[in-house]
Amino acid sequence: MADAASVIDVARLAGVSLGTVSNVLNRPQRVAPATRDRVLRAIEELGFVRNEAARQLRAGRSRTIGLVVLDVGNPFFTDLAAGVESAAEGAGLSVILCNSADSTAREDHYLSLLQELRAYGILITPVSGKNGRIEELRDHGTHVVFVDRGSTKRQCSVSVDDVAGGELAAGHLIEQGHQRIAFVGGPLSVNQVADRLAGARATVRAAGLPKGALSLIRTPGLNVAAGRRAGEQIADMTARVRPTAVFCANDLLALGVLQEMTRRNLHVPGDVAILGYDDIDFAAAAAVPLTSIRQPRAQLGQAAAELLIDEVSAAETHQHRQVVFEAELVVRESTTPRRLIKPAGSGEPVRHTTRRLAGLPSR
Amino acid sequence: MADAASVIDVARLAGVSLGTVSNVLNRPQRVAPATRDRVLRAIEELGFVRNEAARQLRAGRSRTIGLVVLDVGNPFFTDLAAGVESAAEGAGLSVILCNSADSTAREDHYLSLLQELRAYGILITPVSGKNGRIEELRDHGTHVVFVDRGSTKRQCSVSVDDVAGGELAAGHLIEQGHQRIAFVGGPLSVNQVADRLAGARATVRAAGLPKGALSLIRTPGLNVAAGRRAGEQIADMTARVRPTAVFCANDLLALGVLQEMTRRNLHVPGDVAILGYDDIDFAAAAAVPLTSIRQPRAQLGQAAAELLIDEVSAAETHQHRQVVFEAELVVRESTTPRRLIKPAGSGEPVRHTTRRLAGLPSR
DNA sequence: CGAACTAGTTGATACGATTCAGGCACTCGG
DNA sequence: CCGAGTGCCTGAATCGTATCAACTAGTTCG
Repeated sequence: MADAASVIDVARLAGVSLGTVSNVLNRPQRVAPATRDRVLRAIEELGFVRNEAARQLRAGRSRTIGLVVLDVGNPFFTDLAAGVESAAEGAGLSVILCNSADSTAREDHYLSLLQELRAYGILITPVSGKNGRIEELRDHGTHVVFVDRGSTKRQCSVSVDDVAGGELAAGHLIEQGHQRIAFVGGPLSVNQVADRLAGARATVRAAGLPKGALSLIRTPGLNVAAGRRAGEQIADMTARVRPTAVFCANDLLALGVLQEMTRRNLHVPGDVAILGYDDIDFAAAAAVPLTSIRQPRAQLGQAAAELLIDEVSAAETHQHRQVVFEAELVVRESTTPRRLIKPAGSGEPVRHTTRRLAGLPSR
Repeated sequence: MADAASVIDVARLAGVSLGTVSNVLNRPQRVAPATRDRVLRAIEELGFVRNEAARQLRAGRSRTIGLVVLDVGNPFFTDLAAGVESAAEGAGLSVILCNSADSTAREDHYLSLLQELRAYGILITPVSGKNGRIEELRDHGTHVVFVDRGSTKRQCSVSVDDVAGGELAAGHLIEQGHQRIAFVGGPLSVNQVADRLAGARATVRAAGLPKGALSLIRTPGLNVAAGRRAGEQIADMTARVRPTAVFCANDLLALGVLQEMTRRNLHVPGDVAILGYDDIDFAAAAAVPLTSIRQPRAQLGQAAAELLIDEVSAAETHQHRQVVFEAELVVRESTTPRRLIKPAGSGEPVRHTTRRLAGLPSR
């Protein structure tokens, strides 16, 4: 196959200069219609395709946003990615999705890669609290927005109030009369986990329940397998000790716990109520539909992308913002007595919305 | 922030020519140790980062593989992506994940984008049987490998024998004594769906069952919501007419059907047995663990990436290959009577492996 | 009629890394 | 002492696009 055609080939065929070809591509209104048509025909005939690498080299910056997430296997992040993508598409940008898989090494690897690509900007859910690489990137002029994680005034971030989410969850369980609640999650070095636990603790305390009312079952990760293992621990307890409700740090854990309860013939929510976090689609699809704390996943991604675009394109007027979304309680059967007859097709659950602390950026 | 340093800046600081800097980066053994150290120190001091766009422009081809899938929300594809990535990483390539979301328009959009990027190559699960754009790309010298879809001799492909998978599924259900089986899936324009149905049909016929033994419940898509709707139809039937087993075209559909069965108090597998396809992690994690047809997702991705790399790097000796993997039946409780006591922690199901038709490429 | 404008077009230049023919200094065998 | 060989380094040329000062040919206006 012949090498791809370049603007020069197009210019030659159309009998114009290469500057004119470039104008046809980028400012068509500046070119006389007759010339423009001639150039377009030449492009068609040669099958000319712009070389993005050359554009980027010239522009000094690529038109690709890097999105670095903790776990692509978690639907929460793919939904978030969809939000990022829709905002990016509107601005003519594309998205490259990177999976740090909870590993700082992989995170660093991808950050370097994105830096070499001269990424338009980076959206990242950092693995741990502090990563020097990120500071370094910013010092070198790469724009970084934190996703699903708050930040200081020095940069933009988009997050959900996890402490409030934890309060919402614990509040619901206490309302349902539970006095022995277990929090399942870990590692606690993950901010989201720690915050949700903190919110739950505060609410239990505020409700005047005894100290031991909220126990903690640590997990090594936030996936289904870890949930199953936590479920085994719970099922092994005698009924007198066993928590009557479990609040899981995310839905994957909750699904794991649920599976183990069913396997051991423990009724959900009769013997153990289960409450998850994220409200991924699979939560509603579980055989006992999961009560969960919904995060506005797609909006989170969209808002993050918009902040980044503002930061890059309106560099001078840009003010760093910390957007905080509010979580929402979605009640389903895993925490409420089962209604036996329901109107067919009503997948829609009761929702308890809290006040919103902060909305989307106005535009 | 100052502009990023270039090789020229590094060369100046280290007191060498820019050719030497390039050699340090790409063929370090050709540079005298003392010089090399001096250059490395200069790189360090300036915080020099290679500009990938410039490298690509020079090389005429990028080092990014495009992976275009039908649905990032389906764990089947994220697992497949993980396989692609692991193979790509080994070759120093990165992966950009594109979601065509079953839309030809989006597919075309991403193909154009990847062409502008001068992608190293493209791995794609095509939306429909024929897409002229793909032919066009290949004619323009872009290497394309089909994933999860067979192809003719003219190009490489990696797929799973879906007809055999359908046979495996129907065979298992017939063995369990089922005489009224429903196939849930659609649209039939999707090759995977049509093949699985064809395999099931052939097996039902071969078993000498009456014509109506296999009914067809069409769905508009392959997601959980569509499965729920199919489940409603099934639950609405009288017990005399209702199929005693359902074979779903993928696990998302199966999860939807399962949810609806449970909501309507139909016992799985007592009233209706359910068999899915793909064996995604959520299948094992369902409250009634799903029997499913396992596809070697990660291997599929890995093999596809390896074929692509061979095609590009060994252009002259390369022979197009059509690798076909064999599916595997994974039996769980959704099709078998429940054992009440199981050894704790035994998530491992019984596996019925069929003969392998074809393995991985030898290297 | 000439100055002042406009619309349309030109072509040299820059972006940053890589490559490669060539050059320099030195060693070794004959 | 010469020619060949080797190790190390140089710097001009190149990839394809975008930009912009400069130019041409018309048009308008005083």
